[in-house]
Amino acid sequence: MIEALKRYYGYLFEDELLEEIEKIGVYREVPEGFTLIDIGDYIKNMPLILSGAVKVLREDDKGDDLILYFIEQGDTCAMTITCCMGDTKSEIRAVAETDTKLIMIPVQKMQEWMHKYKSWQSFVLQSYHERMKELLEAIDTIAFLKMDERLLKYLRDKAMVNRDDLIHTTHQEIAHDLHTSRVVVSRLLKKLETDNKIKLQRNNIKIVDL
Amino acid sequence: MIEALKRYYGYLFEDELLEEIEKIGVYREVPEGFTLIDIGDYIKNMPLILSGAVKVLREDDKGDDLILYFIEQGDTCAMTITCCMGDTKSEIRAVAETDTKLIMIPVQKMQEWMHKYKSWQSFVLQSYHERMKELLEAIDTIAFLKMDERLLKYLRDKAMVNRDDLIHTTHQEIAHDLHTSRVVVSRLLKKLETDNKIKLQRNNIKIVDL
DNA sequence: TGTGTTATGTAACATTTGTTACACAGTAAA
DNA sequence: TTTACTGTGTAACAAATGTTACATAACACA
Repeated sequence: MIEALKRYYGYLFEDELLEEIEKIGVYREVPEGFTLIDIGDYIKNMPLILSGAVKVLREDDKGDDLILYFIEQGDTCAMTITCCMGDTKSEIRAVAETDTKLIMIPVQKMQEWMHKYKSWQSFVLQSYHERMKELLEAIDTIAFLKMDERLLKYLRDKAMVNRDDLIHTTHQEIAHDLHTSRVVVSRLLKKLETDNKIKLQRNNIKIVDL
Repeated sequence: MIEALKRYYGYLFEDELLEEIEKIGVYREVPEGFTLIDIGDYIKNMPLILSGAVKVLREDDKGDDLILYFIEQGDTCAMTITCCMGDTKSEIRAVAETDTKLIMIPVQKMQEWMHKYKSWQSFVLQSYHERMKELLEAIDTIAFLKMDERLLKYLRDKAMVNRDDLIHTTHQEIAHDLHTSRVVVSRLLKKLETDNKIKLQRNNIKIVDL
């Protein structure tokens, strides 16, 4: 038994299902920055995250990104469920935020288990629920917050999933994720530093006021 | 058999389920402007829309609204499923856009049918999928479009669900739905009129270029 | 050590959106 | 008709965000 599987999913699934997952699922490790799912991909597998974190992005018609949310261990990507069910293309991009370990479950099994295991059905529905809430939170963030607040929230979320208040990134990277320009990010970061919320160094941002 | 039930859901559900829906569901008519679900409500029923349209709104911390999308006949509100499952409060507000006819299904039945009828399970999952896509489209609109484009899209969507290119509303109403100010709406509407996309009269907006 | 590359800081300006204030038009009811 | 109310138009200004341009700092490595 993969130890992490037991740890993060053991309380959700009965032993029989855990064994099936281990037997049938494909274990995989991907490095930071790896694109797990891209927009337009047909999804044949559903990922269960064992460790690490993944950021989920939406793309505009010019090919520029916007972050929706991060997912972590114990999570799955409800979007993939959606796509598997409907046999449609992915609407989102999923990129490893850190080095990430996961188990891939083939679609057919996913469907089969919906009927076979009540705990799996609950998990899938629960995942939908969680993701729906995440999407609503993303909407709140985009629609109701100003850019400086969005930036701070982004940094805090990033610190959270990385379990490190020293964030390794560039202003350009942040600008991509927030769908704005590098200059705007630099300007607001400077303001946050002046307000003693963060400390800036090249390639690094330290969150002071977490 | 309620005629509309057969018409909009007949191709989805087997006869046995349709009969159960008719026997157990509560038929209801609500007038335009009626709040079907409010934020914080505990949901005990899931609505199936037979005719009319409903607008789904999100609220900011000051109590101001933002429209997410419209739903129509043949649709249900996936948010309610979410809430029923998790026994949590509603995250959204649902207001009748026009006079609306619907059937309310009690939560218990909803759960029961998930196991009993495959077509119901598919419908619920399909609804999740649809709503997820609507939420993503809402995000695209809010994040990627400028206010004038959002306004035009809003007017077109409204004309669509009302099946009428003459929209009966006020600038203030629109401002609420788009989470901006009346002055901004008036300004942009004037611009759209100048560009021959719409015609303005008091309490009415005629869409020219649909 | 010098050189090219990437990252950051910042000014100056443009555009978009939000706010305040007020005039006036259309409607309903006294 | 007068009056009060609601809805619309618009100016003037404020704030937020986006863009262009350029200087300099930090680093990578030949």
